[in-house]
Amino acid sequence: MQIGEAAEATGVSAKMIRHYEAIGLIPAADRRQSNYRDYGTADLHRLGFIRRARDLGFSIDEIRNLLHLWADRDRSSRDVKTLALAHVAELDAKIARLAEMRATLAHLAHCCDGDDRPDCPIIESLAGAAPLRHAH
Amino acid sequence: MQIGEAAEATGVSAKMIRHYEAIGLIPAADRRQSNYRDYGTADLHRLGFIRRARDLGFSIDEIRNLLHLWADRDRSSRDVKTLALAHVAELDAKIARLAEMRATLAHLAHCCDGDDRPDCPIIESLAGAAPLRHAH
DNA sequence: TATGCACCTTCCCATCATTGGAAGGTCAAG
DNA sequence: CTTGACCTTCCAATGATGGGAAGGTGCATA
Repeated sequence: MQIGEAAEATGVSAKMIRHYEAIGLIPAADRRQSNYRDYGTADLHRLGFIRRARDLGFSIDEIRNLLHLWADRDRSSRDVKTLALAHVAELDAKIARLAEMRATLAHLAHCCDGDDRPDCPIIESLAGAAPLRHAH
Repeated sequence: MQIGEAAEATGVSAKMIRHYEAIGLIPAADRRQSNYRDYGTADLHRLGFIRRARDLGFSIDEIRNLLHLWADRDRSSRDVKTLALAHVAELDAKIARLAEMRATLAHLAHCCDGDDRPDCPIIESLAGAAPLRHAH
């Protein structure tokens, strides 16, 4: 199976497959005589694993760890859970930051008439006329 | 006021102030004889505006628009509100994506015993044994 | 067989906002 | 006059991905 088919099958673009190989996330693919990369079912499995991990927002380094844990039949589920919960915490932190921005901005927008007149609490707040505040 | 003091006063790093100048977000600063950049209160104001906008997650291009709107005394508050609400929508989209990742992963972690045994639904899910699913 | 087309290869560059660092100039205090 | 803190410009890296150029490969069809 050449790289385009592998990309199609796994949802990882050919570009990214080559990239993952370049950074050592996946082993160098076998090559045909033509120098084309050649993928087997084990490779597809690994790429699918990576795609699903990326869909969950894991970074490349976290995925590297997950791949090691996957390959290690003797790992404890505790190790995996620890990694997963750490990532949940990262996600929570990101969500909290975005939610705070969202709340502040929505509050400002709510206070803005949004009509033809120039007076606008959003701009005023950005201009520093008053501290950024939002309802808690 | 030289760049370090301006950075200190506005919470925008000296690196970023130079960068904002390079990309035309702010006008080129005045120079002293020493070729050091020299900032006045209007500049500090603008940098503070930019920092607050960035704290709300606005992109550089959005900030460029906001600066124009700020400078335009005849703008309608509608224009500002439109921009702000568009950004609220972007934030909501990001939050929704992260929240879905979070829910899926938290569900998997919840189903994982996290003990010494190797059996782990998190890894199994990533490995594609079962479709990623989470409680709605 | 030749030609065309779809695919592959490597390599370089761009994104976005930010940081780091090197090499060198300026300024004030000791 | 030296030291150290500041400034200058320029180049490079981050993380994950995409775009594209220049050239090789494989297969079907005129």
